[in-house]
Amino acid sequence: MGKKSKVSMAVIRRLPKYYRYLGELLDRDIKRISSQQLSELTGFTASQIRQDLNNFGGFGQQGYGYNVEELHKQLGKILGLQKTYKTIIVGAGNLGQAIAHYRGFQREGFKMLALFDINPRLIGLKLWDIEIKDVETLEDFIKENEVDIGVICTPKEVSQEIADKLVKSGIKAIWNFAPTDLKVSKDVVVENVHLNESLFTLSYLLKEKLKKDEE
Amino acid sequence: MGKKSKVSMAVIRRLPKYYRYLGELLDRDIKRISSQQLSELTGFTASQIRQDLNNFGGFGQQGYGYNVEELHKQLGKILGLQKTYKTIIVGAGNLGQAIAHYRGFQREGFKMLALFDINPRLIGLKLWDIEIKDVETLEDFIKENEVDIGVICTPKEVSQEIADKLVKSGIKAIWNFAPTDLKVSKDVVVENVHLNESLFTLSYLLKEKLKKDEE
DNA sequence: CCAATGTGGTAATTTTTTTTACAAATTATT
DNA sequence: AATAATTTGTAAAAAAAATTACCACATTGG
Repeated sequence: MGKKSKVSMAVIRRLPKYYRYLGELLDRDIKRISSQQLSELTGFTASQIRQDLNNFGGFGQQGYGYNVEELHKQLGKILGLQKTYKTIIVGAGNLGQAIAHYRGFQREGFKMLALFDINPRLIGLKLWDIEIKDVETLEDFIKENEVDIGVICTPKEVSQEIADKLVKSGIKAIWNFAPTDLKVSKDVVVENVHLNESLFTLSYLLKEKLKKDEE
Repeated sequence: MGKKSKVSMAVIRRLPKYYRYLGELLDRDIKRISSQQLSELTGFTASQIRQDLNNFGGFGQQGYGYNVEELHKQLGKILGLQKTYKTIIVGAGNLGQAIAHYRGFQREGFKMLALFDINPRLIGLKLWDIEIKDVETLEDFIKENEVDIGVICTPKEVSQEIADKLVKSGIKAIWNFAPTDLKVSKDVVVENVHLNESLFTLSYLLKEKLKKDEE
């Protein structure tokens, strides 16, 4: 049925930050917050925050502000964090292991089922309670376990091949850490973490900063 | 002296991608490329690419396009990749180790000098030729070695404290992997890699995708 | 050497995003 | 209870970013 209008990517990428600050406020037992206060925390303007939130509904109340617990809950719902996602990681190097171990993801419902690697020395090892499996068994595992999300932590040379297997096995979301742009069918969502691009951006900003200092 | 006008962040964040694709073309021994072809590779429009590049100079030639080697070199220069950056990593867990090991960064001039950690079991270990040092020695090391970039791979609880030490010791660029917004003086540049925000964005997109499939 | 084609640079336009402004509703204060 | 102070939701305006359009120039092919 006709959704009103698509929310812009610019808005969507701000939501997780709101969610994070709301979570911190919740931990500190703060009950209410105004867009003005949220602006001071996040660095976005108060007006932008109000407009962003209004894309999804009127969660605030004039003269009062937003109820922290309620808004946090609503943002979680908007972000899809109320359900559990079955997640696997391909590539059990340091990066894959780092993600597997990170408690924050598990806490928000991303259940790490298994790691996959091609290295015989790693296959069979258990990290905490997550097993490293043979990448040969990847496709069967995804189908049997109805995996939702695949994380690619492999070298770039094999990342497309892995992506193809993930998609073929029915995965609908890929979190890609390889420095490539994956080609996938249009019904699969991909979120890239391109560390090289991030570092090069930092390099640019540092260079400009130093240049300005010279003047 | 007066720079013409500040280049927008939107443009800057596209540059590393251009640089990456140019590098691939260079490896494939392709000599020339038009904005149209680059558009097909990167997914940006040809016009946008031309406009982006023109912020920094006219690197192309009408009727010919861009010389791959030359443009790659120029982009490297714009991004500040022609020089070497002395880099340290604070937090020698899986993530810190992953970054320390990644050859791609070293190749572009980011020289990883050392890792720092608080864990006595890690201190003194050598990963390849990079030593894990006591975080107590962090500030002295930075001053003695004139470190350019600090990478924060610690838990969020100590990330601000580490950032303060980095800044105090003279570091001008921070690559932050902790899920926090660091407060630093205005003459320090910070680039965040907020993995939680990235994953939550993926979660949002997956949720929307599934919702649309139901309709 | 000439014409046809390809292509970058850039101005003009359109679209998107952000900011400003303010009415309506609520809470706090006296 | 009345008034003042907050604060949201949203319309309007402004700013930023992306697209379109086109000229000038270079290359290519005859």
